[in-house]
Amino acid sequence: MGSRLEKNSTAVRKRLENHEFTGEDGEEYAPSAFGGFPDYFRRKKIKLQNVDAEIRAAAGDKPPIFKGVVGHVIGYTQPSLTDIHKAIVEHGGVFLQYLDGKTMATHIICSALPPKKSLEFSKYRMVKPAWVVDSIKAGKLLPWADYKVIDEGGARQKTIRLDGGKMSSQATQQPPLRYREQTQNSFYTSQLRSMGTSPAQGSSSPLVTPRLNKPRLQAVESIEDDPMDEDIDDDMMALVEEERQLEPGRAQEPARASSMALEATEETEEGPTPAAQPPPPDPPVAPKEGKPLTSEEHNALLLADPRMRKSSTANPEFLKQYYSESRLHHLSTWKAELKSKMQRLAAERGPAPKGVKRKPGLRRYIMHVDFDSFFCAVSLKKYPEFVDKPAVVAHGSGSGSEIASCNYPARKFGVKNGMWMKRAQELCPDLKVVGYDFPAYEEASALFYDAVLEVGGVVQSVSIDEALVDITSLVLDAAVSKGVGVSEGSPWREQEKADEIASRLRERIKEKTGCNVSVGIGGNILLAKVALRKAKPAGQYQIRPEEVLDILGALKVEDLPGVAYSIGGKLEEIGVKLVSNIRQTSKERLTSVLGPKTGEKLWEYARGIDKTEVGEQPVRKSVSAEVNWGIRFINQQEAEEFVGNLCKELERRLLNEGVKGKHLTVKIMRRAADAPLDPPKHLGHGECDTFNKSIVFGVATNNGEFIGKEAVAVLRAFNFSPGDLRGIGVQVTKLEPLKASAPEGSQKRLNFGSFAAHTPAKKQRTEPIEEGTPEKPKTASHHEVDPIADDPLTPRKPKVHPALALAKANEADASARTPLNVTGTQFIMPSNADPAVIAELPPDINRHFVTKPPENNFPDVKSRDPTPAPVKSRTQSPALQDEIPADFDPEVFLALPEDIKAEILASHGPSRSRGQSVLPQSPRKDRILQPPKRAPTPTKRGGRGGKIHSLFNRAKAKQQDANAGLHQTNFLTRDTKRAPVDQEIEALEEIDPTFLAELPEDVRKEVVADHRRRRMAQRSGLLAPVPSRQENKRRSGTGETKLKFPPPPPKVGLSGSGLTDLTEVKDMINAWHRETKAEGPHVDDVRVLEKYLARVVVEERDMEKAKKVIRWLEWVVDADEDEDEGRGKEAWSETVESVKAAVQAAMAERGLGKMEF
DNA sequence: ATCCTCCCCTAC
DNA sequence: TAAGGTAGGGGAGGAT
Ligand SMILES: Nc1ccn([C@H]2C[C@H](O)[C@@H](COP(=O)(O)OP(=O)(O)OP(=O)(O)O)O2)c(=O)n1
Ligand SMILES: [Mg+2]
Repeated sequence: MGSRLEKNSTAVRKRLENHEFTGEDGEEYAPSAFGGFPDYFRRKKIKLQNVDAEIRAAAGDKPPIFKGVVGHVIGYTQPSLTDIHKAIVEHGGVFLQYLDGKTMATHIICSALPPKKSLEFSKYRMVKPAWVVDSIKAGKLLPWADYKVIDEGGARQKTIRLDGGKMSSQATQQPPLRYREQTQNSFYTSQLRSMGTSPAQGSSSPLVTPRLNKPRLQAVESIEDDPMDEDIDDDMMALVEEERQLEPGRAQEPARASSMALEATEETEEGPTPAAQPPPPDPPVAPKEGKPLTSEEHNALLLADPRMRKSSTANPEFLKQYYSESRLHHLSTWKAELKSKMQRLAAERGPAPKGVKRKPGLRRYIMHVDFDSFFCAVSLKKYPEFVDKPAVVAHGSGSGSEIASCNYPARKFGVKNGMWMKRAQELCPDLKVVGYDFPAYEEASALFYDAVLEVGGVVQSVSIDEALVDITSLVLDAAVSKGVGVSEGSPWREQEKADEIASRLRERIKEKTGCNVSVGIGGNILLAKVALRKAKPAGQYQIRPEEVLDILGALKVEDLPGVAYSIGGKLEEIGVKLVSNIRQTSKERLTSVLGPKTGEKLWEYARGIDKTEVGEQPVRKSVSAEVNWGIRFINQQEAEEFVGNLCKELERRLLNEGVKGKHLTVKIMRRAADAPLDPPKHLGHGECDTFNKSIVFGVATNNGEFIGKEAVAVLRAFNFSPGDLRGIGVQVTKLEPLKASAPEGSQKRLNFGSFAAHTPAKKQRTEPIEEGTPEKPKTASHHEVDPIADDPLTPRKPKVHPALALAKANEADASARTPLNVTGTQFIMPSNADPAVIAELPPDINRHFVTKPPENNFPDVKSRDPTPAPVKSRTQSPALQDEIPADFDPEVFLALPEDIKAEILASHGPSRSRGQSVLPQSPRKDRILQPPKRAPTPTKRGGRGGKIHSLFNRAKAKQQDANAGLHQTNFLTRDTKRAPVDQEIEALEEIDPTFLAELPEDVRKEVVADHRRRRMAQRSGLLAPVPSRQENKRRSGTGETKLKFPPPPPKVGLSGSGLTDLTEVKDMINAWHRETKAEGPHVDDVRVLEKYLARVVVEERDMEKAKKVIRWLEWVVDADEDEDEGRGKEAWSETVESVKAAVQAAMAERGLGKMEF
């Protein structure tokens, strides 16, 4: 395994080397690039050493002033971290980029500190940057005390380590108390107080949570657990060893206790109180030496800087502020709004005509319209002087600032959207940076859509700056009006018309907005998009049928929509880099590597096929809110409070969408074990492990408070150190329309507003049954007044309590949310009567109810392990069942609140945390297989790096693929390759009645019978293990059947299908002809061949192949001169003509000219 | 087989 | 300094 792993790693590495990252600094998201932990650690170490060695070497003979000093910088400093680093190393010191728990720093350099009592940083040598500067200036090491950042208590600690020793002494559950005390007086706490937020009154709780004690070690530990030791190199082992030494005992006891205490508190309060008591941060037990700097302490230090505080979760206005500045948030919300708007417009317009109208199933004309460098173009309107210079839109010019949009001059340097400033500036030092102007983007977009809608086609919004327009009917109408029948097809005229429409639209938008848009035109969405690429910037391009294959073939696979890093990697592994390579790959291979859907989609894309219709927009299935930036907590309370706020936001969104849901998923990003406390990106999440956990409510809800409590419980169950949290998200699924617009018995209530879109008012009361919302009546009615009220995204609007939200009303006419309701088909009538009743209960009670376990209602408790495996969790009762501690009465146990259950479970039995179980499925991710050693969970995914696994087993997996293939019956059967016969079958299903009617009676019967028979065979074939056999079997079928034409198992396996395919078809023809040359071919067989060739032309788009087959057929027939058998020969000749005609028809269907034979 | 859950992946 | 959100498609694998 080792060698294979190595091999793969190498391959991945290689790929990465060539891969052009679009952004970041390569440190972060790049980890996926590493070939595994061993490699990862090795690289990290080497890298640091190299850097310092270089600095030292370049330093010349500077005095070793800092000899013996091990420095570390926290927060924003002047001079910068980089400069200080350099300065220290140059002068004989050692610099730590980050504290990783095993290294000690002698001095911590920072500009500011939190108020005295908050944390005992005084124990460290906290010095100002000036100490470094001045020491160098002085040519000697100045007393650090003169630069002490805080002047409180003496500094006795000589070293600082993260975690470490403290844990071992943790056994005593004393620390908690102390911790609490500190927390209470912390700067943050006082801040909260001053803001009126009730802080830690729970501090009285004697039980303190050690929740934050065992952070990073866990991850390390899990690594250690991995049975991959053999592959671990020495560095790795050494590291693990080291960590192990530090490994403290698990502090489960305290954890559980605290949790219970918290729970109790929670129940008593029930008020709008933010969250339960904050388990005070745990102060290090302060082992004599080497007091660890916990991540909470680190955060506190970091937040000492007021500016930091302002932009992180320490700011109570954080959510509102963050969302107002987040481009991605804006993008997402805009998109959702546009989707609603379009749906509404579509509904208003004509609900029916579409289906009928679009009969000419072939030839479509789709436009993809998109602004050129949207944000940048709009923002630059204020800076005309930069338009011709490389410019980007970003929040700042720091290294971690992300570029939302760059103009074309900047792109010439290789700058791309999404790239981090650091990289961009390396590529283009003269980059101009301009700020965002969200309102202006909205305005431009509004004008854009006005113009797009004016066109009159079917519109589908893709994003704020991008839309699809199906102008088929416009184009066809125009062509027809010019006197040519549609069916006749006058592609040329149509194409001209399409170009004209696009041209006019571009002009119009430019006029209205002053910005350029480009337009791509093609016969389907895929082609329109591909055309758009060629059109940019400020242009338009129409892909004509005859150039489709050439254009597509030359593209890299990543240029296809839906293919990016991961899928691109999988394809590269099978030697596919260009779209043309996909064409040379059998569909089986694609599906076995990528999955049935993805495989088929790409197979089609490669041939320019995309059947997706413009305008099809599915109903919303989830609502969520998450933040993965600026998350820096210094205690559990903050974290819980934040979760609460997030849930309020979620409530707002649910109301706005007019839905409620019964499934909640909490997503947590936690700093990875080996990740630095300060990631490369300012307040970014850095390298993280992510954990999801979901729970099911007994009944759908949209109550933020209720959801908040559940979410907090989940958070607690994870038992993460708050200081290590880097991202939090909450998502609700299993949605139901809020306004249960009369499920079944609606009729009776018609007297009321009747329709869904009526006034909300307190309808709830009236229809208790429908409103199975556990929210409090008061709240509910309130919300009902104007759900649309507050627009979470709109920057300017202060995010207030939902109550005040209504102020906002401007936004949308109630219709805004209508669409969703309307679309939300389902009228859920609680099948289980209870829910309705439950819904009436106050949240708290309801919660209990839900928590209890009528069955599957109780929230799941899965992470009983103090260190849940990252990402991957399983859920539900089953797991729970098995896991109920033996010494607990199941009933009692189940009745407990889920978080407590989690705690209990956590304290029982060997934690089953399997090591890093993140299993990358992507070949581009590290394929470290960290096989969960004893993965307690029998199931799970193989627990290994997906790729390796697949790659390795690929060969033998083939076997299994056979089975897999069978599963995907539907899919496979329609494969052109494997079975033209099947295609035929499929085709028959939609057999044209007219065609049937025209057949002679006997023939018709035969056709129908055969059709039926084949379907049967097809079906039964599914059960057969080996797909390939199906055809044979079928063919040899009953006498009634004529020859089955089982041509081209096209691209079979590895061989470049093409040839194999053709050869087989030829053989088939030979046999067919040989056996029936006397009486002539059976009409059915002829049809089969015709359909097959039609598909070759229309779908596979291999004109050469079609031509060759026909030529071959013709040759075979003509060559048959032996004895003039009249009838047979004549029939065969007719067959040739018939087949040719069929192919020509197919050509025409594609808008191509006649084929020359 | 099919459905369901829990992710991963992609797009803007 | 900086604002790394969010929804849907779909794959893997367990439950039914
Ligand atoms: N990683 C990204 C990608 C896009 N966007 C925003 C800014 C873009 O202006 C807008 C539209 O995205 P496009 O992909 O259409 O990119 P542009 O319009 O900037 O450039 P172009 O369409 O010319 O390629 O979305 C973003 O914030 N972050
Ligand atoms: Mg654009």
